[in-house]
Amino acid sequence: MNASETSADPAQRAAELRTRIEDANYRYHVLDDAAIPDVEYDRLMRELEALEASYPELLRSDSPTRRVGARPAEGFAEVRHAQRMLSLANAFSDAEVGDFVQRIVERTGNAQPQFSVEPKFDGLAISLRYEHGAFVQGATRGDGETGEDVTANLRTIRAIPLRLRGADWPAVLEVRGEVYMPRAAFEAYNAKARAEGGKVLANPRNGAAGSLRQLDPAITAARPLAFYAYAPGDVAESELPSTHSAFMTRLRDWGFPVSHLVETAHGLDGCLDYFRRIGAQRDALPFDIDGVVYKLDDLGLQRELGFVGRTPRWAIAHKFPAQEQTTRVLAIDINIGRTGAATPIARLEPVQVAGVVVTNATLHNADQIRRLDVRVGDSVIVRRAGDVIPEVVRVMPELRPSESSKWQMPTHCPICRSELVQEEGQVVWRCSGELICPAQQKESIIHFASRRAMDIEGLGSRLIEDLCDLGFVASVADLYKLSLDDFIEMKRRADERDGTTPETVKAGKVASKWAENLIEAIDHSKQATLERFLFALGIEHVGESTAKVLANWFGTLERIRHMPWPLLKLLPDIGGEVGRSIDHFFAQAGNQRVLDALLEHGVSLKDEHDVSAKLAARLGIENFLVQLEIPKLTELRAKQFAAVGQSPEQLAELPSHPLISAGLPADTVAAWLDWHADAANATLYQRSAAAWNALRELAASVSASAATLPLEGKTVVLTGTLSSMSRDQVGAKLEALGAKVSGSVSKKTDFVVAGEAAGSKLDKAQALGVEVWDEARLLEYLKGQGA
DNA sequence: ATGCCTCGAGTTCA
DNA sequence: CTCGAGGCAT
Repeated sequence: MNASETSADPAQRAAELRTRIEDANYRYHVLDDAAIPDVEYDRLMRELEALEASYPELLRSDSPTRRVGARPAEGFAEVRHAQRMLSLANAFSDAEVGDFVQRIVERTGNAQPQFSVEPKFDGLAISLRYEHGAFVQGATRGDGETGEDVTANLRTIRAIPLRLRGADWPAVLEVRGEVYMPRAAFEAYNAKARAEGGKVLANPRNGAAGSLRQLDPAITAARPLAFYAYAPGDVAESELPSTHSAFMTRLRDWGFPVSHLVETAHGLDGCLDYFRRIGAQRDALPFDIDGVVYKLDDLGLQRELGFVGRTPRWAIAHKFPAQEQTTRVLAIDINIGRTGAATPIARLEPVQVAGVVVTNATLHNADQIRRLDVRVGDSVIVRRAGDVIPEVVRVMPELRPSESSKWQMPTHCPICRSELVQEEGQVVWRCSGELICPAQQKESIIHFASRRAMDIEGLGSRLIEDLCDLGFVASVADLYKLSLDDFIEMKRRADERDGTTPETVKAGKVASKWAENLIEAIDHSKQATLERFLFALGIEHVGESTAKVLANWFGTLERIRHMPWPLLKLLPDIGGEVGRSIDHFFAQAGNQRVLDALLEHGVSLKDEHDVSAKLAARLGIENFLVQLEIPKLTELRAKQFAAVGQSPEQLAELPSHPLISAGLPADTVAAWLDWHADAANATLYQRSAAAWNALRELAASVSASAATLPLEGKTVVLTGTLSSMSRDQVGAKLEALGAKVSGSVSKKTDFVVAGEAAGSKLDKAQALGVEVWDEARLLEYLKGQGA
């Protein structure tokens, strides 16, 4: 230590050191100035620490040495934001930005509105609260209303001032901004972690988010995080200047880092020009961005324009197109799905695309490959569609190796060697092995056990694969035969096969606990709802929605499994194709045996019910099913055939046919009679008798229709993440009120419930002018309905 | 026949 | 999330 620097008074010296350290932070983070060298900075810190250690009375909570504090006892406390944290609407094209600007021009009457424009940082949004110039609390966005208190972690970020500079700040100041990890720091951190065998971070954004959620601030302190401020939070209106850009200047004066890329722009042209300039620099920037943000500069006008749902009308994020990368196709494999669909998959040389390493990309189908002319060995451009699923955009033919040949769909299933066939007029190729193909068996069992079907916890794809490969199960019914010992034996053999250390033998207790849990989960799944069970069966074309239709309209498994397709076809959303597929499934003796076995092993449906009056009306039961018994129908068929010859087409022409006058579509009647004419359907015809009789009996006791529900006839779409309930739970509640919950937005949608991080569906709703409810509105409504 | 609107199925990665 | 295709109104 240099004697000339050493002040005689320790208190004075401590203050001096703090000022120098804070200045160094300010100059480095806010002014982008070459600050003092690291060694010098470290020396100052050590000196201050030593001083504070010898004179504890000098300690202050806002000292730079106190950035790393104690860890919170458990988890993070919740923080209610004094002012809601916004999320922005997204624009992906110039036209969408044009619409946005146009709306503002119309509402404000200003032809060239001024915008404050800035890069959109790819990090984590946070809110910082200062009282009397001191940093008191910081929180994540959370759902916008309530976030997590990460004050201790934020204190460790040197770019965040612990005390404001100057003196003209408001008594209470909340500032919004983005915590991010600079690319260089991210690389350096990972290089070090790799060298030391530590955990590497996936990408700068995950790095920032993960670091802030560390319970131990010491860990956060070791992560190279930075911060940019970009908006006011809870600040008295009287304390704000008249424009956003003026506020940004003030933030910088108070000691907050504000990006130097922030500018003002005029009108649409100014915004788009800024977008292109930033786009051109994007790769050269020291941090990741995913677009730019335009904010109407006049704060008074901002207040006037207000919000639509949870997004402001006065700001929008203009996103860059999904990031693209080039890589090489190592191989094109075929994957066999649950229904036998053969999907080609490109195995790629690992490449970073928009932050994650991509090694596989779907090629969808043979047509797609032909269109793109993808060949093994090709260099291709890969992008993440909607920033999630990787896809091959195009081939770079100039980089194609000299001897390459067009890719051809294999003729046989890679798993069971059965022939691959393409149905007339369809794009997909399918493995013809059906029930004997191990790939299809596995996939259908995986589907059966999956969360949205029978929800057997712990029974995932890995485990099912082993169970199948080692011969413990071949059908879903076998799952219910498995014993504790089976699981342990299976695990032992799997370990043996893989040559892995049989940890489970060492720890026999662990293995048996694991197996017990599985048995328990399988047992638990025996109590299923009819709709989930039907969905779990994996009938082609029968997804969750169609399963629900079947369950609601027919009410019992017994009826459904014996229902002939002309009757299935009468239900909404079930046409010829789907009806035939259901019929085909139940017509196969193997499937009926599996069903019987499942029931025998104790699978039972807890919500079987009698069909509603609606069903009776739909089927016209009173009109004709009651009157027409099966022998009568046969007799009728014979008569009609005799009357009009053998052609069902001609039969369909007859408007006077009793079935037609009973309200059935003519082609249904024709199909029904035609179906009966086929001797191969005789067995099914016999079985269907049970269903007919049940329906007929029911028709006799049809009562008045149920009271109408508040949301009857309304179509609702859910999107984004809701904080208080899962989307499924919300869906169930809305359905209980009579609403139909659909997956896609259209003009017919009555309203969209948008949670946090809502994506394209919200955009579409806004584009179509569909009503949008935020979570608060939804909860209020549900409360009002007593749900 | 045509053009929505939906649903089903397949897929990626941490 | 996206694509293909079934259902249904026009």
